[in-house]
Amino acid sequence: MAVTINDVARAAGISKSTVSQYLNGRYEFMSLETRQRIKQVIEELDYRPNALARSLKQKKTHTIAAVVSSILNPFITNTIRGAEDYCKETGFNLILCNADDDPKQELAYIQTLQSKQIDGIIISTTGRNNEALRTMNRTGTPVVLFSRHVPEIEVDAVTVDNRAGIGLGIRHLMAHGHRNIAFFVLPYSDSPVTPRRERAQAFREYMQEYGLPFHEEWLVECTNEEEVLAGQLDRLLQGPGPHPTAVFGANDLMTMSLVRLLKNRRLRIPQDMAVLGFDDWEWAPYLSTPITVVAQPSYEMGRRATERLIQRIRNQLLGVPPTLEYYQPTLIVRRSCGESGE
Amino acid sequence: MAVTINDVARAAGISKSTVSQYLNGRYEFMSLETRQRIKQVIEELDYRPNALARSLKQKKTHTIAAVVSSILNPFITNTIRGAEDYCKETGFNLILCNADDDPKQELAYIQTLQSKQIDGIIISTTGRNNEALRTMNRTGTPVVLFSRHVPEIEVDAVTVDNRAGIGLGIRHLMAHGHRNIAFFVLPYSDSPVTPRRERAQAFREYMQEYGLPFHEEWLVECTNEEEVLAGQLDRLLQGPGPHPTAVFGANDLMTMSLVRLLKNRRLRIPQDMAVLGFDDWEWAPYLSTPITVVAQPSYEMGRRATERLIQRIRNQLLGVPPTLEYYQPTLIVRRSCGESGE
DNA sequence: CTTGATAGATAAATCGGTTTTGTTCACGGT
DNA sequence: ACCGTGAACAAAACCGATTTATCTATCAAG
Repeated sequence: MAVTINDVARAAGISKSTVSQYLNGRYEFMSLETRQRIKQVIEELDYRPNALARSLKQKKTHTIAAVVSSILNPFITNTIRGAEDYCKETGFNLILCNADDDPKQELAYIQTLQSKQIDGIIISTTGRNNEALRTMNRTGTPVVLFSRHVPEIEVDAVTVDNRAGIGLGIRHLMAHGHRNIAFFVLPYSDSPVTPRRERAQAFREYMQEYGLPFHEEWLVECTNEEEVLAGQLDRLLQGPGPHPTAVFGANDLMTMSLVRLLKNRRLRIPQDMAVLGFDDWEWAPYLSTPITVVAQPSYEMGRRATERLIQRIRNQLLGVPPTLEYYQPTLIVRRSCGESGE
Repeated sequence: MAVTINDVARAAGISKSTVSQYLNGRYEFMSLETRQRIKQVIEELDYRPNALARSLKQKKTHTIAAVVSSILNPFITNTIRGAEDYCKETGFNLILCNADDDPKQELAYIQTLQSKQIDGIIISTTGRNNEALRTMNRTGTPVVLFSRHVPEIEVDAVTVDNRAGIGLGIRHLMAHGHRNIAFFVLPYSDSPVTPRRERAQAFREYMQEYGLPFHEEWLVECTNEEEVLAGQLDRLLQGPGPHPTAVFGANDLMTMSLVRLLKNRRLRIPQDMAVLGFDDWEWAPYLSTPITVVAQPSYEMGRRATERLIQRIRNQLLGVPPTLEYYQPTLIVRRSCGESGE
């Protein structure tokens, strides 16, 4: 059906070896005449080389994949933009796979990608497929983790400095007179992945370091469903003794849910409750009260992860051991923590 | 390096043809004994078939692609979810390509996808690569358009009923006492793609049909940059004569920009200006005034486009001519058009 | 005892390229 | 006249699978 290299060779009255040389730009092996002849025939027949056949022989596909935890997550999509741009510049193809934070889906993708012989992957992993990732990396398909780091896998990783981010956030709240701060984080106790744990731990440490009141019950580990969150909030606000005047969400999803809950409860931000988020997201500025956040340089991180991956693929990092790279978060001051952010 | 079918055959003391039969589940051609032997060897060696080789011979990759105009667009990401789910159910692989509304990028993707021999694509096209899409479809790689339809290409398409959506919106505004309505739409005059044009045209027609005041200057065709939009709004609000009391955004991007602008101008929604949007987006409910919108059934549309594509791939639609399928939009009433939506 | 199925495999061709190795021929030097 | 050399191309092997044709026992039927 489709036109192949043989068709081209036949039409040009030449062997397919020569056509192949032409395709790969090795013009020194042919006369100017044949070169032009081939060019012409290719155009006439609208010939397009079959990448499968080529990759099969060459053992490289010039394609990498980004396996992401969720395409609905603004941090992730920005990260992808960085990856795309870097790929464009280096001539690699990028394919996107959305694992939806489901380890099974993730594993399925890892496997089909491998069988499709992609050259490498960047991944924000669930942390549940470490063995597969480790093997993949060891057997010659480089892996770079981004956003989430898993200590057990010895591969390159690009993350944000979570501790620093928490410190940044707490100092900002302190500067606005807040001392009673509650921290909301999605369940991490059974999660093999670092960010949540690191952020929670950093919160614990910084609160003590800065001499702020820390109660273990104010470090709330729960899902972000409305009812669950509502229950937790009620617990924090009822009874005697001091109540939190600020809530700090450990990631965008959690912060968004907190905002929604406060809105439903008719609690004003920041007068009744200050809100600080980790991760920036597109519409944080458009809410009734624009939300102040600790932001990650997501675009750069995606770019950098891809850069490292492609360096590995090109064997430019042969002696270099796997490295964990930290990016510094920044504070984006809007209005959810008090007035001076006007 | 990697283990191949030959390694398996050798280790099992058997020919590779038989191993291949095993891989394809044609067990009737071998004894139970060899079958178990092969199974064992495959596990021991951790053998994974090379999909490139397989696809090269079989001339199908069991992979389809979704080429999208922007992964930042909530409508699109929802659409992708639908596509993913349908693929999962039917055992197809889905790869995502983000063309970022750039015809060049789009064409680049179309071409590499073709050279990678994917089985088909669904696409929300820029409308600038019709020739490529037409050829692709004609030469055996089915194409299904979604969200945007291009009349010149004779392929299946799944879109929303734009006319109906505009009607829905205008009637809702009328019900809230609005008669002076301005419509904001991104530039479409030189765009080969239908939705913007259809929506603008429908607005024009419905306004007249319902006996509402229609001025061509109130159908604003402009980009959604802050300054541009501000200029247009000023134009509408100054001078004598009636001013619009409601703005209708032709898509999510435009509506979002309108909301931002009104917010910056300290115009209250809906008291000073009612807002109605086309396309729903995740955070429309969380704004200071939750925005009322005409929503498309995005998930279903993505699913349906994929279903049609896979039917074409499987040749189950041989006699059936390319069809344009319309989905009905729905009105999601929130608070931006007046009180009763409480 | 021959013939014909049949089960259980295998060898060889094939997919569409790339790469290695050969071949042919012209030409320059001696 | 002979050799060596390089330019220009071709033949063949190869990549890792699938598929088709072929082979070899074994056993039943005639």
